[in-house]
Amino acid sequence: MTKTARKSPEEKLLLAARRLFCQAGIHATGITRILEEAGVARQSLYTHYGSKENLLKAVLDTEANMWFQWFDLDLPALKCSPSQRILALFDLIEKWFEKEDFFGCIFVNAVAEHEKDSGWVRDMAGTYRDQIIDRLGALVMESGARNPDVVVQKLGLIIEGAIITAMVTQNSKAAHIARLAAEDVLRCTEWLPSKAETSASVAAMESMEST
Amino acid sequence: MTKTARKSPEEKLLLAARRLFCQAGIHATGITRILEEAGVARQSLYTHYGSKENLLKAVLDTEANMWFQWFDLDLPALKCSPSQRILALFDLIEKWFEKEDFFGCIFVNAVAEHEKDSGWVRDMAGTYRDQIIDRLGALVMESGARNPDVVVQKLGLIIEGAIITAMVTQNSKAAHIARLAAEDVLRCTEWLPSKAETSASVAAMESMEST
DNA sequence: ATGAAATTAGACTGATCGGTCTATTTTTGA
DNA sequence: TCAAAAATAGACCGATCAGTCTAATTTCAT
Repeated sequence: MTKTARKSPEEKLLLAARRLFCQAGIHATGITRILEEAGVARQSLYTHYGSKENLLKAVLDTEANMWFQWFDLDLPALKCSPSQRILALFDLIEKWFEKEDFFGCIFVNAVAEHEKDSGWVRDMAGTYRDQIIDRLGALVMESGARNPDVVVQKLGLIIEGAIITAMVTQNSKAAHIARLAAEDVLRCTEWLPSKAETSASVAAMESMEST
Repeated sequence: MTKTARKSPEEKLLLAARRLFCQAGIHATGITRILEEAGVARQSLYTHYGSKENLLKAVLDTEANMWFQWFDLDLPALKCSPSQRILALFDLIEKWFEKEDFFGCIFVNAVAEHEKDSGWVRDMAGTYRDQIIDRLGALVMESGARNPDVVVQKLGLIIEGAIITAMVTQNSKAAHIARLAAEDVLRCTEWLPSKAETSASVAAMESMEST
């Protein structure tokens, strides 16, 4: 096996902050508690991140990168139709919900806790959200939906609903329900004739509901 | 016109707290700011509510009552089929989103900002959520769906997705998208033969998409 | 009109917060 | 091996927080 390289204070802080910010809230989590959780000295936080605010920004970056990896690496690696790739996203989300340290989405937490009219939190969350929706949009375009914009908005709404439902109920089955709802949306979607993919192929999905 | 009865300090505090808790976050909103916004003396908050925590509880109560009024008064007053009542809920939600002081759902804010494993916030939000879902479930049962539980979970997820999407994007059209997604779900739902309502009636809904 | 009750203004407290500073110990690379 | 860099422990600071207290003022029922 590879050498179990000890985690750097930088990484330990990032992991502790991500968990505590989600589990207990951002404002409710004091610097001191993050330091205890990370097992790191007070000064290390400020040499590496400069402020609690910058630490939060770093946490938001890592969460966004999780989504980017799903869309840019994990989903393209699947050998299946675009429609099935869309549905496979919900399986990735389910794995996320199943982690023992899942306590909701840090983006939702951050927006909920901060000023909603303006501010860097809103800007940052909006920017990353747009980038994620763009990737989802590319997937929907690829699938040949006739009204891709509406489909993307429906799916995005279902994904956000799944995240909130999983956070509130602490039950990962929200991802499965979300997948079922997404299948309903796709089943009601009209498709362009050009692509080989037909509405029949979407109807066929029903038989391959996973796990 | 009726006498414009001056608002009591109690009510002014409740309204100011609700807006500020949603607009800027609960922890981020100090007592002093609520008092300024309400135009009320510091002591009045403590004679009427006893603590910031109790004020938050009162705000959560009023938000829950909004939902109860929708389900217990507004929707039953509509002369239409249960399926159409379900869809009409999304119109009520849209009116909610359109209010200029809509900044998300205080329940989501509260859960997001507090400990997610335990605590009174989680308990209170869970209890009220169950009561709201129960009412939605009664509506779905009434409509004669073959698998009402799954339908309720799909619809609940779509509703929560709409709330988050509207909060993040500050756009009330999320309610309309949610309604379209809900129509897809209902269109894919199997119905009991006993009731007069048939899948044909659900298909007919398409032509009456409002606004 | 009047007295009790409600409301107000604002100083004040103890606790906690994010952040700084210093001195000591540990780690690391040549 | 040994000096430089990184990380540690923990005291400390000013600001802000929720909540208390007192005294003056307004409201309102009789």
